[in-house]
Amino acid sequence: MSGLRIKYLKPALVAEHLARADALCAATGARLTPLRRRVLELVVRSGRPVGAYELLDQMRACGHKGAPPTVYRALDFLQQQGLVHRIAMANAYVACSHPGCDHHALIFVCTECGNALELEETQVKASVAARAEAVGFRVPGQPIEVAGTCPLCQEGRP
Amino acid sequence: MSGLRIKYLKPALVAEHLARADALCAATGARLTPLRRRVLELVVRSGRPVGAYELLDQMRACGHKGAPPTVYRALDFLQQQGLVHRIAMANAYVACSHPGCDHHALIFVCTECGNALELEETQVKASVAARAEAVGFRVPGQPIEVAGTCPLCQEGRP
DNA sequence: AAACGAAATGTTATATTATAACGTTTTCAC
DNA sequence: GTGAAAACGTTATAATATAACATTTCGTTT
Ligand SMILES: [Zn+2]
Ligand SMILES: [Zn+2]
Ligand SMILES: [Zn+2]
Ligand SMILES: [Zn+2]
Repeated sequence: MSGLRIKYLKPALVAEHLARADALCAATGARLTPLRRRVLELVVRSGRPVGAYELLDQMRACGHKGAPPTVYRALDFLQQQGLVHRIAMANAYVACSHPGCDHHALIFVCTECGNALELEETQVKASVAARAEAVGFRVPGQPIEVAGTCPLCQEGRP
Repeated sequence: MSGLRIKYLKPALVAEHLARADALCAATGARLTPLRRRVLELVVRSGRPVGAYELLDQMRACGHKGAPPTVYRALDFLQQQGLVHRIAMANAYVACSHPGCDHHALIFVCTECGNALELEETQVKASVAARAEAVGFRVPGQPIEVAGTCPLCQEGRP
């Protein structure tokens, strides 16, 4: 993760994402409180996997007096609602690219720049499920992370 | 990872694993020093993913005066040689089940007991590779981790 | 053998990520 | 309104990992 390209989502897309989150939580009765919504907004806006302390810093920069548990609790909630995924290999959190869909996600994570690409996937999940059944493992629908190099980083990062 | 079942590999299997590591490193010219070999032995013996500090404690219990870098450096080396895999989702390290083979591994990790099962896989890797190519990602042959529940933990862990 | 440079290890300190524990406030059903 | 549950604030600490630099070991060259 050397040359981390800064990339922000367009405001319109952020608003759309948040509106969908509002609708989803309203439908399920989950409470997307202002605090949680603020954290989600920060995750969505960054448009890439972000660390918890990075989010915490942004919260503080906006005048919020918070401690780590604040952010981690919000992230836990957002993960439960399927609005955010944790990328274990990067210790980072990324907004789900298609929340609400009971999806089987495949997430490519670029080890150069830290960006991630989430795909709706059936083929990979099917082959994993088949292999899992063969050895008796039960696998829920959590996203599968795959490390790699993104197209931009394959060229000399322009 | 509540009821972590303790499980040790049989001494004969450990010796076999170490012998293979010796042969592999001899062939490539990599220096499997006593320290590195000792760390590998501890990883192999435990027969499941183990944390770096867990290994450090075991080193110390055997009279070795070491600090975290000691273990982390050895683990780095062992990973480079393909003798050990890091399980990102568990912050743990596990001995490769078939070192030397240029394998495409799929690792099922039980979130209940922490055990892991490494499989030689072609179907899953093939579908991942196809998907990666479609979006321009380049994916090296690192193991893919899949969270799940192992057969033993599905029953009431006997 | 002596000298040299590179690799490995020792050592200390610190960075990074995440959670425990407990008190206070807010929310919601009754 | 009242009580219970959920959410949030706050402090401290756990767990994981690395930076930085000194020392030792090792293989090679002279
Ligand atoms: Zn998703
Ligand atoms: Zn990239
Ligand atoms: Zn392996
Ligand atoms: Zn299990």
